[in-house]
Amino acid sequence: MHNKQIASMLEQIAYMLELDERKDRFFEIRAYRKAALTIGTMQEEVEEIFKKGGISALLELQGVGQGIAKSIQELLTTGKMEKFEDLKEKYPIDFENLMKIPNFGAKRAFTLYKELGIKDVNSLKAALDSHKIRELKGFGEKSEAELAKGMQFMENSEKRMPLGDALPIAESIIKKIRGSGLAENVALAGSSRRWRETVGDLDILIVAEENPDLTRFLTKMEEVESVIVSGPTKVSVRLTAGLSCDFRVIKKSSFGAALQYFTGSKNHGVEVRKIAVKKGYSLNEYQLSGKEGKNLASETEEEIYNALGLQYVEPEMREAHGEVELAQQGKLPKLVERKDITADLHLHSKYTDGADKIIEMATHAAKLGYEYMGMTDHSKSERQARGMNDEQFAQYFSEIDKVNDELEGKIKVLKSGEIDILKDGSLDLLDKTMDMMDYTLCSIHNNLEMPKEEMTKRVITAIESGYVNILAHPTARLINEREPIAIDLDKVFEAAEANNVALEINAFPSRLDLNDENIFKARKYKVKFAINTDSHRQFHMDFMKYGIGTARRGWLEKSSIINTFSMKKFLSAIK
DNA sequence: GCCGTTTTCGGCCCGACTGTTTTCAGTCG
Repeated sequence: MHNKQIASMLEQIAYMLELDERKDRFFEIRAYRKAALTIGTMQEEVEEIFKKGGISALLELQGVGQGIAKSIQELLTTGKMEKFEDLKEKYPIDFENLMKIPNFGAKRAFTLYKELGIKDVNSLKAALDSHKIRELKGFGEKSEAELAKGMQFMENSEKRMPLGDALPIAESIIKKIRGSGLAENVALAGSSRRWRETVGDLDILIVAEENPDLTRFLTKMEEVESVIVSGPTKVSVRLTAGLSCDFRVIKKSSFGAALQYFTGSKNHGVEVRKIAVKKGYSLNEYQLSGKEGKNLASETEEEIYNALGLQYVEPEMREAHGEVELAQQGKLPKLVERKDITADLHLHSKYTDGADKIIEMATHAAKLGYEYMGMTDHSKSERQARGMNDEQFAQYFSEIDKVNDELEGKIKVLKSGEIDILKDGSLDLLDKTMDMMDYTLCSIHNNLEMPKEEMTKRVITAIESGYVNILAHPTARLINEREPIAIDLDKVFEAAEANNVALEINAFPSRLDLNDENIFKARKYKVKFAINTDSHRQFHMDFMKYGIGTARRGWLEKSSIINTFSMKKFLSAIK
């Protein structure tokens, strides 16, 4: 069972507990949500952790104590969780899907169930179509329309899975195939190799001799829900996780050609094959063929691109956005890489809504090889995160001083904060507090529904205050959960350039904000970027790779990213 | 239900906004 499924059950328990007659269960509900967040964002499979270390290993997970650990053990050993089943009997409602609708919670769902027998998305749709909902007490025309709009959004975002969910699944499948001894090499292709933010299906290439044992192995993996096609060189399955996966079995001699072909994108492939045709060659998933069908290149992608007179094109750039022409001219940008990153500048600790201490975050960041990092706990407007006031920030900074002493130079922790940009564009802390920071990181968290013009003005007012160094998650979107705010990004980019404000590329997998497209647009301006993880747990810092992938999709080079700078250069660059 | 340099019990999470109301319930961050 995958983490997402376990997390979803815990989340559903939280929703059902909200319906309990007892009103004193806030903290129990919160506990379930906390555990769900830990498990839902972990890359290592909880099932593996349990297999290796039993219940005591489960207890190590943040937010998992005796009760939840026992429930997970029960689930992994028997396939059922009693607490979940009991609640489900009482509330036979498809919370898993219904709760994906924005502004629709457990209580209104339960009312709809009691009054109209609505249990799932389909029955909700029918009730919306017949306008029954507006008749109910507590509902009206507006809430009915809002609900219909929300459902539309949910349906549109349903089809593709966020990369942050799909990639760990792909990686665990690839590991299994490697471990089977049936394959010489296994590689990820498709849009996940291009680091697209959402994934329609997984494409996995397997270098091996055709072998019925391999085909059997692929169709019998526990991740597989059903088999769509199954032959010696192609196996296609539906995964229990809710997406499909295509496997291709290929010869080692065709590895490069197959990887180039199945990585896509479709349009990039079309452009590359056009060049082949112009030269009198042809390119398919087996090889690049010359005039008499002679094999010119096939084993590696580099050989193929080079044989066509092209520079090697990084997978993230293969979107037919002009990269083929640049590759012909030898003018491709040198994209930023993970090893270029010197710091993570958006991190939370226990001081607000993070789970770890500053020293723990710092120790982990040092392990990742960073030279410096910045602690950015929330400002006071973020009540739910226990955001800090000016006085508390002063204390926070003296704690950071202490931590720096303890670290003995292993890594330097910079003082900062994630400061709310309020409704009128003012910032949530006093100037004197922000003056104590090494840099500031500012962002929008509430009043997300403002009209475009007003929102643009709000953000630009903040930018022009002179107190913003990094504008964090500029559009506030959540993949498949929340639309981006209405804002004129061109004007924001312009103001950011004029005021030396860096734009964040938030690497948290559900955010990826700015996204690839907006980064690509922002390149027109002489604006700097910062790739940050927005970590609330030590292990969230490993999400950096998603930010790097997104930045690379926006064609960014090291030179425009401030957290590739040495600390000295960073501090002078933000002045 | 979790957690602990406040350590095995007693804290932990509260204000803004929306739509429906006429004083509040639900949802969100």
